[in-house]
Amino acid sequence: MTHLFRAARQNRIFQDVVEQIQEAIIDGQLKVGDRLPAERDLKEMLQTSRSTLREALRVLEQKGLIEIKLGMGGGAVVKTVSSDLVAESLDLLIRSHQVSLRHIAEFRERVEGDVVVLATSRMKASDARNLKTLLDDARKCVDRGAEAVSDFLTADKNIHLYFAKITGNPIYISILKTIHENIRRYYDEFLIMEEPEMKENLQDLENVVAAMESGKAEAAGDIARTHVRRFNGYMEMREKQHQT
Amino acid sequence: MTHLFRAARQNRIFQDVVEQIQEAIIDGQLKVGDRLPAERDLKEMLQTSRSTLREALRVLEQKGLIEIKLGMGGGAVVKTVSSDLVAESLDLLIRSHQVSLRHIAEFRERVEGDVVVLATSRMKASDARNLKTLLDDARKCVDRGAEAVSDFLTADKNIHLYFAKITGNPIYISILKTIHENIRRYYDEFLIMEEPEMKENLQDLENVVAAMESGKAEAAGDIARTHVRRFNGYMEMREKQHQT
DNA sequence: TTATAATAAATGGTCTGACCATTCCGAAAA
DNA sequence: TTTTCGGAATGGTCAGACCATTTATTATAA
Repeated sequence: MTHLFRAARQNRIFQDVVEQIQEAIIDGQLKVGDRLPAERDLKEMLQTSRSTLREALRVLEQKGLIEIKLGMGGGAVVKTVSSDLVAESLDLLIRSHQVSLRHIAEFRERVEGDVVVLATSRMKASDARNLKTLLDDARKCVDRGAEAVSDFLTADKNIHLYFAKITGNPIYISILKTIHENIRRYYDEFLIMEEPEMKENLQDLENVVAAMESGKAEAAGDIARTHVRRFNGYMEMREKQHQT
Repeated sequence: MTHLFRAARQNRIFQDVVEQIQEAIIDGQLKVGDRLPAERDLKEMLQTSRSTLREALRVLEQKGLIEIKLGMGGGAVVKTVSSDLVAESLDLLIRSHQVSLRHIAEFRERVEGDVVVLATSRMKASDARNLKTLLDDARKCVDRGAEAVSDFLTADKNIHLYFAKITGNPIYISILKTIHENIRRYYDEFLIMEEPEMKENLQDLENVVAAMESGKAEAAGDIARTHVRRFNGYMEMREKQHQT
């Protein structure tokens, strides 16, 4: 640990500290779960002041690279980088009106189609079984009627995320996770969904899985795209009603 | 339930400051270009210390919400929220998840296809003209032969990014930007490209643009996908040669 | 002996006040 | 008029102190 860091330089010292620690994490010199030295020790290694070091730690924390805990035995611990930061920054874009719901919808429609096409060629028997289970969960929600809309949406999300998981491509996994995290909070405001819509959506998902099982990748993708487009339609309808 | 509440860490004052300023920006009370009071004044308003305030400013700066300039007449200025942060966090994800080149390639192939399909339906006459210019740039590189490979790659990238721009969807713009930023660093190591390959790629791009101009969206998308797949092929070939 | 309470120690969070570095602007000098 | 220089505003850094939280240890009581 002693030789991990060199003395800080540059105009903005805290930035240099950020870079050093970030590189150490990305290069694997610091692994997930590793604990950084206490601030009072770290500032000595870096030959800087505690406040400067703390500004650097704030940046690293915001980047999602470390997590800081209080009290004895606490300190900065290297975190697993997750898609949370992507989700948060996307959320910022949305809320500052740089990205509209329509942009997300348009993107999602195509990505979900691509994911399903890819997943079809990589689906294993165990995946088919797991999808059956997830479909059952969704069906139970539909049976419970309109009061279970929220649970149905969660089930729907889980199915979509499972498609991404089947692809085995972490990019698709984190992007789909990000999308679903961000659209979820608009459901209450913009989404109309009663029993007929739930049934319609469930049918879509069953059709997608059926097509995937019989290896019809493009067909499955088309159904998935239609499914998402219909879903987006519910939101847009509500949006228009809102404007009148 | 997960989305209803956030962690209640009231004990961190700087976080409260971050939230206050962030809300002011998102709500429009602080507009782009507005300058925040000097740290020594702001700390009085917020009834906090300068170091705590500065930690909050570091977070806001990292979030891309403000920009801080030095010297007299400097200070924190509210910035336009851009997709840069999404790109940066995606970049972090890619680099720390150790996403393989193949994952990126697979994702890119489909995204570029989607982008071209979308762009076809939204292309204006001015876009067609600009694409011609960009194609000309690429053609000049090809004429200069193998020594201009690096410039050709830049021209190629500019064309792809322009496709994203035509879609008008900031998500596609930032994602494509991120991908191209990230694959560029593999070029030197893995890419084989001589004059024949450059010509082949240029021909691809010309075919894509031609199909776009005649409104054949799906055809254009297919060509784009093939183009990217061929490109990835060059890299994989080299990767295999490396392993032997 | 065991359970509980008090205590100590480690660590992050906050505060104060000082000084340094950069930038801009205006006044003085050429 | 142009150049130079100095002062003022502002962010960047520093040192040292104290507070708050958490954990481990020890003392005390059941």
